[in-house]
Amino acid sequence: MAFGKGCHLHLIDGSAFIFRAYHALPPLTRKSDGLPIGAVSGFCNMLQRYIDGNANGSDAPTHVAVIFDKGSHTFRNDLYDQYKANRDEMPEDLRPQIPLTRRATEAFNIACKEIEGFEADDIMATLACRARDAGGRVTILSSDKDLMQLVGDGVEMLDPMKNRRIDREGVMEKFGVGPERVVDVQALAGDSVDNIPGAPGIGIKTAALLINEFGSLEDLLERADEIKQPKRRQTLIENRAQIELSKALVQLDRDMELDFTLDDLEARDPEPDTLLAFLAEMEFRTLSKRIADALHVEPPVIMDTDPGGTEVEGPADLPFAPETYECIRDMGALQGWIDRIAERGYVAFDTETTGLNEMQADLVGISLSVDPGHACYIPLTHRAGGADDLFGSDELAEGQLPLDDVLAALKPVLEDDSILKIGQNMKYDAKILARHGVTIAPIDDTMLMSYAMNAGLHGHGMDTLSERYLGHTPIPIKELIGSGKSQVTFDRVAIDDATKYAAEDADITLRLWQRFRPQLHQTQVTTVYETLERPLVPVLAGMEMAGIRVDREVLSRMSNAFAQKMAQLEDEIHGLAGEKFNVGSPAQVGEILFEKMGLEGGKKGKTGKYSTPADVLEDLATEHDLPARILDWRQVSKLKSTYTDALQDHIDPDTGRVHTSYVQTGASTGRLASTDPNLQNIPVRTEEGRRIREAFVAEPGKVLLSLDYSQIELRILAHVAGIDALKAAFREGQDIHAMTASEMFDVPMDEMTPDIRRQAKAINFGVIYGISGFGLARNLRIPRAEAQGFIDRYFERFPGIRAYMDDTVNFAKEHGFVQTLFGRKIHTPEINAKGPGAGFAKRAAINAPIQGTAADVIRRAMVRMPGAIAGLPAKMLLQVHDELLFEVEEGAADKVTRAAREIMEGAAEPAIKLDVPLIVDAGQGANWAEAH
DNA sequence: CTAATCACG
DNA sequence: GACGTACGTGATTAGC
Repeated sequence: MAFGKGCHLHLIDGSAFIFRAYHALPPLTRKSDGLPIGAVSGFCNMLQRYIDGNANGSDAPTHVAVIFDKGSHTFRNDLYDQYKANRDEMPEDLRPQIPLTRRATEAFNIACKEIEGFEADDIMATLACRARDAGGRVTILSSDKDLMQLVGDGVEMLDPMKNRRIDREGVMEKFGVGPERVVDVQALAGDSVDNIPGAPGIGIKTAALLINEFGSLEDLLERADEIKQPKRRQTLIENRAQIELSKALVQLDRDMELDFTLDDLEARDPEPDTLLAFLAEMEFRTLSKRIADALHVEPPVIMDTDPGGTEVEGPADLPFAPETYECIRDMGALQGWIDRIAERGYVAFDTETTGLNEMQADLVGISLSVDPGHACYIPLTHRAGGADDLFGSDELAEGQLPLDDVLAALKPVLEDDSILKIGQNMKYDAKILARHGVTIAPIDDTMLMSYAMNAGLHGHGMDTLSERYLGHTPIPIKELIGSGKSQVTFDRVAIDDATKYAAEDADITLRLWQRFRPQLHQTQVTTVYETLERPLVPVLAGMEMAGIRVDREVLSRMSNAFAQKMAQLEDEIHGLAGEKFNVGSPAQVGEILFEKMGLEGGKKGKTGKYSTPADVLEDLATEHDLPARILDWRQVSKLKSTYTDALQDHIDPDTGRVHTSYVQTGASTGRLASTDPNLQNIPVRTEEGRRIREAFVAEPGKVLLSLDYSQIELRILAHVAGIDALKAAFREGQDIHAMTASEMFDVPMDEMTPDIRRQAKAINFGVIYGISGFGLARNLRIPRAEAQGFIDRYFERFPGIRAYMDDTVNFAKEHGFVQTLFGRKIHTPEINAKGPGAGFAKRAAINAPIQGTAADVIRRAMVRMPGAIAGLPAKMLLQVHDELLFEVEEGAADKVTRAAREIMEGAAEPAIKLDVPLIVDAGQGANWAEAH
């Protein structure tokens, strides 16, 4: 039937349906594989309800279409780059459901239309106008006010949720003008949701008033000088361009070119087979049954499969059979694997190398797996002569494919956007491959999946995961390369043995991935994994490969000076003690101090030895010289051995720089850990120690740039605990410790003394750590009762803090974990234990959301940073929990500071809008001491 | 291999 | 009422 008089077109706003469905339902997943499916389920239910309610009624439509947005960039973005710029990113678990909603629409046999680069609103506008011109009626199923400009002359809107019709009167009620003037009002009022600027200070009410007075926006702008109110007049004159731009943005395109006609949208009944097959595929049991009943057919049988579970027989329970792993020795076999990988779209991948230092280690072989129990190893640079061969040989072993040929063949796979590369600790493999010119992407990482789901419960190394989740102990690497002095590198391992070991790793990784993938959704950490873990891998790899330049001469000079000073102190100490002993032995120091000299305060540890930590020695140092000298010696010794000596050994001979490794899964709270060397604990608190930072230098012509969050944890505490006084202080840029002191001790701000402030500062930090009277007393060296008094007063003054602590501990007791603002879970398995462990767990539970949220914030900044500084001559080098260090060409330092600061200060958004500002302090200089 | 100590946030 | 406590890390050394 050709569309014309008497016809009735229904236009369904598909995107609105999807978002309603998504937000209305809990995050359901498909049971068989964990695919997120909640929005699709809700969408189908809404379509079904629509059909039940409308399609067969007395006012049934003759034509129906569901219209979707397509592409994120439309002509409106060309007009205005900030259009919809403040929209949250699409939730990660919604993204894969979008194509499924198209398929759902088609399964219901309803026309499904979208046009690249256009919003659904424009398509609906064009269709509505054409239908009206053809003499038909139109109902738009949406509550979007942007569509209200289309109402009138046979076009109505219907809010499908409230089942409320919106006609001319409805539009008048909402906008104060008729549909034909809606865009004029919108242009003036603007729209924060779509980021339409409009005229500042003018809302819908005022806009309608003005339009009604002047007749149209054009007349209003033309005769703006006639507006009586001076402020309003000025606003309209000054913002004319912006208002005109706004109108262009809200005006829907009613005359789009379409590749279909109204006639193509004729209403059709669903094909039962097609529809039920789709519903069965989605595993919608209830909906399948309801629709099957309505269509008077048998509901489909939906298998109750659960391959991720342990009870069900499935791939995960296949035995491991190392002898069946394939060793790839010719290009034909390799091509067979590549074909299978391309067909599947994913592959578990692992590299074997000659060492743990990715900057130095050489690639020895590669293993792959696409099916559980089935894996291969591609030996590349194994040496002739086995591990037992004392002489070894630098000759390559026979029967290996040339490294370059294999990499050339695998490079397209490893860089293919549509092939997922799955690894365990992929940062390592990514760095090895980067040295061969391969940028591996996209990736999944079983180590990070485990971390996102189970931080705080157990480690995330392959051996732990395999034993825990696959019930299988992998072949220990020691069986191949030995340990200690007789350890050899992997290229000395016989290829047959290497195949069993290496291919097993790929097999295990694939099995872990198959198990973890659905669990990620089930445990609701998909967003954490997708936004805070996975995208950080290439960022950290880049920082580690960049390294930081360290001046060996500076360190060497300091080492010599320290050695002299240590010898001098040692003489003094031995003289004071009256005998020679090892100053570096706490046990011997304890003997001398507490037995020979008979000093008070000697406490023995669980090994029966005296303990001589710095705070005990500090107390003794007020009375005696010996403990004071021992403290001096310890400080110098620490600086020398850990820093000026050890750091020199970490300077890479090829780059002249120090390349740390970040452990992404090291800290349960979400913080990073830095190893080999640890560059997150370079001294700064003492003048002497801080000089070590002078050895961390920029290349000639460049500067080091340090940006650090100011008081980020206290700010987060103020936000999560909802402490208005703290929030206000941060908003006003006050000295937070002084403010706390003023509140607690009733001291006016202008009479604040450094000592009172110091005590308040200790309390503020104590709060973050899960304060106790004992701990505060020890820290401030005051009687315990007095410390407890401080804490009582603090809680009295800020009752929200105690409530936060109680709530957090109760949450942990109930759920076994706590969460950061961004959804990271930190498990607290000891929280319900009794005994001293409970106290630890309790304080850890209080601290974890605060420390963890701060960690999430800087992670978000780091993930966005490469994009923000792209094109600038700058590199991000280091992260020290609340600080990022960059190396920048001198002339660009200020520009990079601005760009990086903007990213860091806005890092919580759009996911979280904090009630307090995040403030970033910046510094620059030729070395780290100057920059910090 | 573990405990003690101390560097950082 | 007593107990034992600040939160999160990594590197080095001594001493078994």
